[in-house]
Amino acid sequence: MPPSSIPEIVIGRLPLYLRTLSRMAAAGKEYTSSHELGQYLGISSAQIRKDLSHFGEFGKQGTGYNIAYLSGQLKRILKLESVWDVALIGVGDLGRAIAHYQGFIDRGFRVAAVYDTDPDKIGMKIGDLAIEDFSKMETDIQKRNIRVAMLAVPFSEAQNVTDILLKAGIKAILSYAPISIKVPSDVHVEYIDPVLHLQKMTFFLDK
Amino acid sequence: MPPSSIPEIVIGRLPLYLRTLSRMAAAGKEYTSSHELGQYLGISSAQIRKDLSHFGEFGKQGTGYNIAYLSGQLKRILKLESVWDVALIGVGDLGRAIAHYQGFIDRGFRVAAVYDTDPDKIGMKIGDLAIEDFSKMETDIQKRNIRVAMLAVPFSEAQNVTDILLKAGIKAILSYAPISIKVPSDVHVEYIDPVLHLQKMTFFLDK
DNA sequence: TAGATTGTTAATCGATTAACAATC
DNA sequence: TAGATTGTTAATCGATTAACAATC
Repeated sequence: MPPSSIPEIVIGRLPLYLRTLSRMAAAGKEYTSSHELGQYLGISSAQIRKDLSHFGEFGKQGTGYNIAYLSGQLKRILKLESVWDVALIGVGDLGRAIAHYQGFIDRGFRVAAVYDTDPDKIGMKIGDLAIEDFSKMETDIQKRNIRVAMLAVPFSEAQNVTDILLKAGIKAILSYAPISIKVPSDVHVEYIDPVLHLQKMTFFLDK
Repeated sequence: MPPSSIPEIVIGRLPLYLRTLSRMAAAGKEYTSSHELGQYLGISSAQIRKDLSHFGEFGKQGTGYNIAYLSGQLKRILKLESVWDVALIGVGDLGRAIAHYQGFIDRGFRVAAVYDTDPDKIGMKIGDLAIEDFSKMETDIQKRNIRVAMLAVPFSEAQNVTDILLKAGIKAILSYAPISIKVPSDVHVEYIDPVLHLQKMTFFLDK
């Protein structure tokens, strides 16, 4: 079954299931059901069962899902069994926060290289990584075979930096720049723009 | 036409249209079309016209949309004609980055108050705001009639803090904590969890 | 005028849900 | 066994798209 036959919206929910299962495991639970998971996430139990059914049969009638087992299967499906090296570009306030964030490693990612153009920043330490010269990024990423990048540069630089990331062989970009970037169809892009979320909510508020 | 009759997925795209129109205006463009907007965003022109048609008629046959006019209308629809005060809770690395972010004000938001529980941080300045004592948050938010909050606390605190925000009258929460929070149905919540985006993309990558 | 583009309708497409036999 | 819950089918629901008359 080729990945492309599975709706992208389903793929998007798997990490949410995994996150919830991890919380349950941390709370000492051993089993859960599609109903309980759905309650927790505000999703129907039928949807959860249907989503999972794209990948196999992971539960047991009567008892539901073994949390450890289902977590393991989701990690396998999402290719999270080993840790992905991620390149971070841009060390402003946001880049610094991302570099310091402790929540990546347990969930399959590691900031493995940090780049900036500012000569004052190059060489500075951030955690135990040295900030590296942006001009070395392309060859460096290529050499280290890094495939995932996070973009925390000003929006005016986003497309330029992206073009270099593409030449370096990056195949997945999480961009914090509030602009659409152009990439070939085999490269995946996700966006984070907090203002879009805020503006969506104000629609529903009384002025 | 009550807001509730408009699909939420449509509301979610309006801020994206607005952002794109702002970029076009900044580039000196005066008119655009549903086709051009769609090209830029990777959305069909029909979808854009349909989305807008929920709210009125903003274009002209033959010439398309006046960018300034449509931007103004979208701002009105999204209630962005004046600036919303936002409370920020949690001044770790992420909270600090959010407090320093310069991209809010032009798009309708202003970090108006910052709270933390750490006695060492209370009183410290962050930009031109003093970090305030979390214990004063509830009455303070109530008094100032703040309705929007951003949550940048550890996930273990997220629900506790949320419960206090609800008592203070907060109606919209943008949470950076990687956990589902429980709120009454008249309160809106949006989430930002970068790891969910990364995990979605690795599904499509070769290991 | 001729060309371009809107707003809207109807058709299509895809996602969600309800229901239930199977079975732990 | 009786109760619970799965995986799956078919029905429903909702969103997207194609097409086009209207008109700038």
